Amino acid sequence: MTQSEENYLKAVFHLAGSQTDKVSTNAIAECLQTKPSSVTDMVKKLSEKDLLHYKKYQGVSLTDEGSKRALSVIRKHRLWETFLVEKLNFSWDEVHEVAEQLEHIESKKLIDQLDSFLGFPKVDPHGDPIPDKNGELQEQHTRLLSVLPVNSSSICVGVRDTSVSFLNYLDKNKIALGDEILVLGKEAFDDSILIQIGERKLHLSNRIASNLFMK
Amino acid sequence: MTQSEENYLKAVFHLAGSQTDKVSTNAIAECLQTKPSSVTDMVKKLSEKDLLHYKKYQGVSLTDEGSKRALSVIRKHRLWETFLVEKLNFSWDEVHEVAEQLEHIESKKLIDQLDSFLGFPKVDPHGDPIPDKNGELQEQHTRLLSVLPVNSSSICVGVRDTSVSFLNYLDKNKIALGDEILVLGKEAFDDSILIQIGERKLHLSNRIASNLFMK
DNA sequence: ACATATTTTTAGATTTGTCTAAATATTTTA
DNA sequence: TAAAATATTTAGACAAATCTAAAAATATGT
Ligand SMILES: [Mn+2]
Ligand SMILES: [Mn+2]
Ligand SMILES: [Mn+2]
Ligand SMILES: [Mn+2]
Repeated sequence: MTQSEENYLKAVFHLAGSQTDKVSTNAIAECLQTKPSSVTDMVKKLSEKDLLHYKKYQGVSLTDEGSKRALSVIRKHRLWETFLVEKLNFSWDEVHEVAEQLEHIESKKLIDQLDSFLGFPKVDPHGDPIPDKNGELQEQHTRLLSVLPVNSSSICVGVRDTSVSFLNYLDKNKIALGDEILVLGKEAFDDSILIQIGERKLHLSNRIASNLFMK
Repeated sequence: MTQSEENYLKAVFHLAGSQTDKVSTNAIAECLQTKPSSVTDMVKKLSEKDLLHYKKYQGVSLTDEGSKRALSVIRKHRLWETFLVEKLNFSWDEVHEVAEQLEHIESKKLIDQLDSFLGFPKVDPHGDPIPDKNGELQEQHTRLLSVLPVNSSSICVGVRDTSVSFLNYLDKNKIALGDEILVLGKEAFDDSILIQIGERKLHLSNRIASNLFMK
C-alpha cells in the first residue's frame, strides 16, 4: 500500500463514527487537504482493492480489511508519538507532524519491538488509545469536562482537539493529562466553568471544557 | 527533496571514491536497480538543482550542497541502524532494509535527539562511521584482514560487504566487531589465511578476509 | 585508424496521484 | 414539487518517476 492509500483509509476511519457510517467525499477532501475529484479517484481504487465499500454518490465505509489496515497505521502513529515524548524529549504538540511520516514505515518487527521497548503503552501522549498487536482498540469510557455536574471530581485523560494552539493553551495553564479536576461552578450564560486543580482555581470557557476528556 | 532524489545522491556518494571522481550512469543504475535511461533523467534534474555536476556522457559528481544532503541521509541511515540494534534487539543483518525507509524521515529535532539518546555513537552496527550533526564524517584508518602479515594481531572494526549472507557467515563462525584476531599463517596458493580468535583457530578464505576491516 | 562493442542519451509511453472545469446527481428551500 | 444550492463524478490535463526501443556518443581492439 502507498502512503497516500494509507492516509485515505486513516481519514475514513477517523471520520466514521461507527464502521457502518458512510463518510462523504467532501469530508475526506477537507480532512486530507485535497480536492473532491481526487477523493473520488482514490476511493474508486480502494474499493477496487476491497478496502472500502463504495456506491456512487452514497459515500464510503471501511471493509474489514480496510479497517484492519487503518488500525495498523493508527497503532504505528500513536506508538511513534509515545516514543517521541517518552524517549526523545518531544513535547505533545510537536509529535504529530513527525508521526505522520513515521506511521508509514513498514516493518512488523520494528513496531512490535517498539511497543515492547515502550512497555506496551495503552494510550498515546494525547490520551488516545493505542491498538494492540492484533488491532484491538479498547476505547475507554469518558465524558467531556463540559458535561460534568458541579462538585464532581475526575481525572483528565485525553484531549479532543489536538491542535498545537490548544495544547499550548493547556501547557500555559498547567493543565495536563492525569490532573484531577474539581468542578466548582458553571455559568449558564456562556457555559463557562470554574474548576480547581490542586490548590489553583481556574476559569475555563466552554470551548476549552468541551475538548477535555475526563474519567 | 523526494526519497528518490535522496537515494540518487546517496548512490553517487557511495560510488565516488573522492568528491572529484566521476560516477557513471550505468554504475548508478546498477546500484539503484533501475535503468540507465531513468538515471539520465534524474541526473539532469539534480544537476538543474545544483546538487550534481553533470556534463553529457561525462558522468556525475556531487556539488558541495549535494554532498551535504547525501551525508545527512547517511547520518540518518546509520543512526537508525544503531537504534534498531541497541534498543530494539535487531541483529546487524536485519537493520539495513528498515533503515532504508527511516533515513527519509524529515525532522532535524528527531535525528539530533536520537543521536543524543544513543549517546552520540561514532560508528553503526557494521563499523561504518556516523557523520556528526555538522555532516563531518571521520573515517578511521583501517586495513583489510587479507593484507595483514603473519603474526600480526588487530581488532576487527568493520565489514566491507554488508550483505545478509556475509553477516550470517560471521555470526555462524562467531566473528564479531571488537574481536581481536591474530594471523597465524597465510596460504599463497589460494590466499586463504589461518587466524586465531581467543582460543579458537579458524581457516578463512580470501573472500572472507578481504571483507573485514582491521585496526 | 577504423570497425566493433559498450555506454549514454533521446523519444515516446505508462503509472500514480493530483488538479481544473464541466456535467450530473442529490439535497435543501421556497 | 420545482427551482436553487450543494455535493459528487467525469473528462481531460499535468508532474514525477519510471520503462522500452532506438539513436548517438564514447571506448576498445586489432
Ligand atoms: Mn497525531
Ligand atoms: Mn496522538
Ligand atoms: Mn545500511
Ligand atoms: Mn550500516
